[in-house]
Amino acid sequence: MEKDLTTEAKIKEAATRVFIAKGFNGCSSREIAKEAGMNVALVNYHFQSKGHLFEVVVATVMEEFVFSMIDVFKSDLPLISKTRIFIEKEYDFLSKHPDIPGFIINELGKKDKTFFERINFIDQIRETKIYDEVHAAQEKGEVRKMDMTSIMLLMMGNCHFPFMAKPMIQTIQCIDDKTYQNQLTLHKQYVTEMLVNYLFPTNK
Amino acid sequence: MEKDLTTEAKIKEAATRVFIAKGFNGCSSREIAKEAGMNVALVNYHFQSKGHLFEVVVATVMEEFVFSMIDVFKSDLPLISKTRIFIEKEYDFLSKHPDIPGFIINELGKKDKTFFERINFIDQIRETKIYDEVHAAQEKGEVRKMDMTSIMLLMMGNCHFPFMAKPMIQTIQCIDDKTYQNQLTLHKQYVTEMLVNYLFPTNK
DNA sequence: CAAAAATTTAAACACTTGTTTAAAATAATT
DNA sequence: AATTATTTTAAACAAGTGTTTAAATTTTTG
Repeated sequence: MEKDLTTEAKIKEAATRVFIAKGFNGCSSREIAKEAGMNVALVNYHFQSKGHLFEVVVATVMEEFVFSMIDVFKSDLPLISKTRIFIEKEYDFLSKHPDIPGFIINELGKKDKTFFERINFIDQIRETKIYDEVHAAQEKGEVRKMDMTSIMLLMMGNCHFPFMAKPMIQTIQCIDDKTYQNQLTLHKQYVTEMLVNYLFPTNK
Repeated sequence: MEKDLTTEAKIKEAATRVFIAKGFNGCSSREIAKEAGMNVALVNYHFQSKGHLFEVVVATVMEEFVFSMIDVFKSDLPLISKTRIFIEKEYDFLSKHPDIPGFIINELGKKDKTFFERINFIDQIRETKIYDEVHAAQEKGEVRKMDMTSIMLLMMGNCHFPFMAKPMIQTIQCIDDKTYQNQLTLHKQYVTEMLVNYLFPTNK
């Protein structure tokens, strides 16, 4: 699996796995070290503390998390296509990293705000000019007039929630992993249709 | 605030607050005892262990959580009204208990499945015959034909996510609590319209 | 190749964890 | 009022926590 990685990279990889699976408080430095196959002291030698290692991990995960979004925002496509591709890419990404949205929302809800602001993904999104583009389209009547917050909630909620709520829904519906995965493929289509219809009322 | 509660009730109340705010691993038995204003040993005297106390708390929270849902499902109203009232009641409940959905989804995602099954809210939902009602309406063409899992994901995702993602959205959008709360009131309207339009295509 | 720097190790540090014990205080019963 | 049962307390327990230390090892440098 992992080949010629540096010690630092190995620790970071292991920490990412463990932190995402168990949360900051749900694991110990020793568990991370063991997962990386090394001594406990190395964790604090390369990263100064468990807390700092966590910040490094979160920053990297967040970057990965917004990377595909940013990519779609920057593309030279009409908003309706961006919407479709955004959903498609989100479901792709989340199929590979289903625990990331829950991890981000949970762990960051408990940390202070300065921690959040140290990770500058806000500017990254704003730099894509997606806000201006949406606003312009709203003025032209192509996009339903609603606050950007609501648009984000609709898009992210319908993309992320199905992955976050997997254990709960699986229990309620008594379905296995395979069935749920298939259901998600269907759901992606529903979500796309629903959101496109609602956000672009003049379309079709 | 709390008046003439029994020791047991005081501990359970304090534990509920602390568990929801910090999670099972994010707090200690001593913190719960302190929050309840009592000795540590009392926690284990009245509840056998931290783990057992947690189970009791989760069971109670879950009950509260599904109570209003169940109530709507059982009511003698057309499905479209049930949908509207469901959303209304969910936003009401979540405004008062914004941390509960995140708590349930997070903490239960980490526990084993037997733990989940010990809380029998699944049967409670099934007993309302809501599944049969939806299925019948689908046969009559009143409700869009899609799996119950997707309907649940759409309903819950659009109700719960805005509360779960509050810290994240607030940071991205740079808005305070009051503004976010107002935004949620607006968002509820959008969600209602979007879901009703999508789930009941023949309507209007 | 020898000296210096960087890395890795095992052991210990002080502290917190969940839980238990046995004595003290309170309440209930006879 | 005396005895029993219940509740509460402070103290202790072993195990685990994040972190540090100082020695051993490896790598880099001159």
